[in-house]
Amino acid sequence: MKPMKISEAVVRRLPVYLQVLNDLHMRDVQTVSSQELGNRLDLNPAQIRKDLAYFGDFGRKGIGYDVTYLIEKIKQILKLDQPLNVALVGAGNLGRALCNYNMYLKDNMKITAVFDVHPSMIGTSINGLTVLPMEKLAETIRELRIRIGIITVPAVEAQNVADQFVEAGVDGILNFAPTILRLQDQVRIHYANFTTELMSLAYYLNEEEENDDESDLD
Amino acid sequence: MKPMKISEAVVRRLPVYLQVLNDLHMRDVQTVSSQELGNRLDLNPAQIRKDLAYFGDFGRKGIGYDVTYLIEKIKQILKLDQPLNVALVGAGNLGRALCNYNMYLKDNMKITAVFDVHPSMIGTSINGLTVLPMEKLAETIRELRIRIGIITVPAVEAQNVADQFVEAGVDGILNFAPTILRLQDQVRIHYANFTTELMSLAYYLNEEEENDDESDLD
DNA sequence: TAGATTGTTAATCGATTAACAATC
DNA sequence: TAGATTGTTAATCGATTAACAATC
Repeated sequence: MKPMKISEAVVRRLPVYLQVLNDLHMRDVQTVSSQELGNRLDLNPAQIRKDLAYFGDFGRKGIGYDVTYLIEKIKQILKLDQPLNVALVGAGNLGRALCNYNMYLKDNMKITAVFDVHPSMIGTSINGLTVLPMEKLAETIRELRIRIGIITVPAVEAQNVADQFVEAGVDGILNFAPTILRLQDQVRIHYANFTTELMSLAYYLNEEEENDDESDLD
Repeated sequence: MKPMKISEAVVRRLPVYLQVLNDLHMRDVQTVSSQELGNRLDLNPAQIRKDLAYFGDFGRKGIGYDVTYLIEKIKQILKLDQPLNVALVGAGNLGRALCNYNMYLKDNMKITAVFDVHPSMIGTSINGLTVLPMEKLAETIRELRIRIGIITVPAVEAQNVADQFVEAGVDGILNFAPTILRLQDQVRIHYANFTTELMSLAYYLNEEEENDDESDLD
């Protein structure tokens, strides 16, 4: 393995490639070219070839990429060929939705523990998992070798939960709360914020509206 | 207004700035420097100044940025100073979670209509909204001047829902389903995919694991 | 004033795209 | 073979960062 530093942009595209490849696989497509992948994803074929070439020679000149093989390879790169246990704190609406999403996570990723602070929540069952009290967090994370923590609590509690996750030895956090977390650098944080996403989408819409403004008909 | 093209990276950072600024505002902080914002967000201060300067001279030399004023300005840029109506299709777990999230959306963005295909869902109430049948989609979107559609249906139905949204005149889509949509270019699509996010996070975790393996230096 | 900090230009860095030899 | 398509190098494009005059 070359010790090359892969840019974040490349890493973020890999799961998207996987998504399309899984779709092609379902349709019994055997082989796909970078051209075809580029069409589907609105990406430059050269970029796709380059992204993949960082990790190995997965294609065949004159032929393209074998769909099944490439799926396997990308899964290896993302280490989805081994189980990845995930914990979630915050069994509210969003938390429960993500737990039930588990079906999609056939890729060895699995939410294996759910926690909440509210006594009324504790002991209830979500998609086969029993909601545990926060006191059990550290212990459970160690026992189940959980490596990623998902935060679906209100903004004010997010930092506190993140600290507890780090303390318990998690090394990645996916934060759905609208808060910027302050943590040691060695813990990787990804943000998944609905509001942020909508806001940037709104920016583009409203550019269009400026065109409409003049023709005020009623 | 200069007709300058703003890069997507810049636009995506604006809501994040807003998030920090709102937090500072809550804490009664009057003024903030690009330095301070950079600290909080792990961004280069020059980048923040440059981002903001695309849209106007919001700061004061020697002083910094007035928090309240900058919040107002960024909201204007994102056009959050006017109401933005949003529709959601798919009143499952995730859809309901997002509807209830509405509290966070004090920024003039609001889910104002919810739809579902399942007869058992139709007529039920979510956060004050009555779930409507798909037949009502086009009509409702026009009447309420809805500009953004959120998709929270299973993967296989996503393309169909997207087509209906576009047909009804929506000009932006936020897709939570794990599917790449094919639409006309004039409609802007953002993806918010839980699984994709987890996968890219997983990539980085596992790099760390490889580092732990070898404790030898030369 | 003196120190701080912006807005902006110039320098650097990195990512995307084009082009093409290798080869299936 | 002839056409197709990769992997990769070189060219281009764009984004980030450094530096500093302007000025509060």
